[in-house]
Amino acid sequence: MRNAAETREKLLDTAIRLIWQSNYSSVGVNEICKQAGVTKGAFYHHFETKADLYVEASRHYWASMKLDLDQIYSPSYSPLEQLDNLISLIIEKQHHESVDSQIEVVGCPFFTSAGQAGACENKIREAAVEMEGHVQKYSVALIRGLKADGYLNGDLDVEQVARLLHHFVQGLLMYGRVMNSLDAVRVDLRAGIYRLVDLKEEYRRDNEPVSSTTKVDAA
Amino acid sequence: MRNAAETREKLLDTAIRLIWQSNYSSVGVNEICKQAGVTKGAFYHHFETKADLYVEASRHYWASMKLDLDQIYSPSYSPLEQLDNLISLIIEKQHHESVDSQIEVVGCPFFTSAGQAGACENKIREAAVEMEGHVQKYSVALIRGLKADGYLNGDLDVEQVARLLHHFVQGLLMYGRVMNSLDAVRVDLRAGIYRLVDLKEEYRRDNEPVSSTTKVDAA
DNA sequence: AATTGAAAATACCGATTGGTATGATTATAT
DNA sequence: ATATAATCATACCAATCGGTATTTTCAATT
Repeated sequence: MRNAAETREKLLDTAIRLIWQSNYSSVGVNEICKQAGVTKGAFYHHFETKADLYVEASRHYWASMKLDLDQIYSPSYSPLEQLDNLISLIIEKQHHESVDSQIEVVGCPFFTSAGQAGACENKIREAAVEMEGHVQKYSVALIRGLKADGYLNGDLDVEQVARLLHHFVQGLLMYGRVMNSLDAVRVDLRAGIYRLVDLKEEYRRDNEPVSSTTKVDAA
Repeated sequence: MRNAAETREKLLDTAIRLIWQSNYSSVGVNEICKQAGVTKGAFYHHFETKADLYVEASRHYWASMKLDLDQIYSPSYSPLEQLDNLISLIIEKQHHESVDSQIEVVGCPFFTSAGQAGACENKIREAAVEMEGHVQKYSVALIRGLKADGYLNGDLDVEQVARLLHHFVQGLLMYGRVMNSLDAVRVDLRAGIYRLVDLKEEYRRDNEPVSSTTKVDAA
């Protein structure tokens, strides 16, 4: 093919996919190359080390996630709609990323990998810090909007609540992955967010009914 | 030494320590043996596979954690004191487990490892599910107590809030590890828990002042 | 004191790890 | 068309991976 950009992107995409499925340390360079249909020579032409690939992959992933976030946080939505959009996106993303796998929930591998990085693997940690910085901005804007439009009880430290949301979602997704149940995520996601931001009661919605694997028709 | 029980425990302890420092997939049997001062023959005499060691190590760790939890949840404490004890324990555990390492926060490796387990490593996932079941009981009891004694606003699904707490704490610890900052955990831990359980305002406490690494004396 | 089985040590296995060195191939600029 | 540099392929490296087979050592039972 001899298309450098294409080869590079194929490596990034494949790496992301494989790391989603397991984790940074257990997916090898050899397998990434094999699955990407690329030889090791090409790999080490584009990336100095495996860790460098990981860092670039995290940025590559963020770039695509940014598109989604800019959509759901569009000013054409009210803050409340934005919140709903966020909840939908989280669920939908998990559903989408887990295709062709027996894993229902994948979580965010860039945080979980960083959360297990040894002391020496600083590049992996820093990649997560970088992404966290991006995400935080979006969350702050959302909560600021909710607050300004009077959707929230009490007063709050906007930056802090944004962090709390992030912690909760990360933990929930990890739980969902451990339980291998997207429904487990659905059941707790909305409730947790509502309590953390302290959304006024009248604006709270129930969950969409969970999708039992075998659809039970109303008799 | 020729003391089977001692050898076994040394392997378990060492495995836990090493897995705390990095993660399941990147710590090898060889290194566990070396650090434990035991040969591979001994290892595979006591454990069939590396995964089996992991499962037993998680139970071993839970046994010690159960002692702590039974302490802090002693009926001699009011539910509010129990909550404070829990917060202290979480911080203190992180501080304790991270000695002699440049890692300030270690999180709970049994959840984070399970949160990255590939589809085939079911034993690792199930170990986390098992531990989660234990923890959940304690959290439910705590929240039930808080509710019964009128510390909480509104009504709530006790089991659900217990889960929400767990998600939040796991996510927060992961965040703390990524940021390599125990203070980051301190700052958000109490606030998040308060919001999730919706503790009445009059019972809320501020954080203890964060310990800046270089103590700044008041001029 | 002899026997026996558990505990542990040693050496080894094929497979895989991240990474490198060197050649071949190809696109592009001149 | 030819030079040149980017792109990729092949073969290889020492080290480590999880695991096994075999032998040695020790402690308890008889």
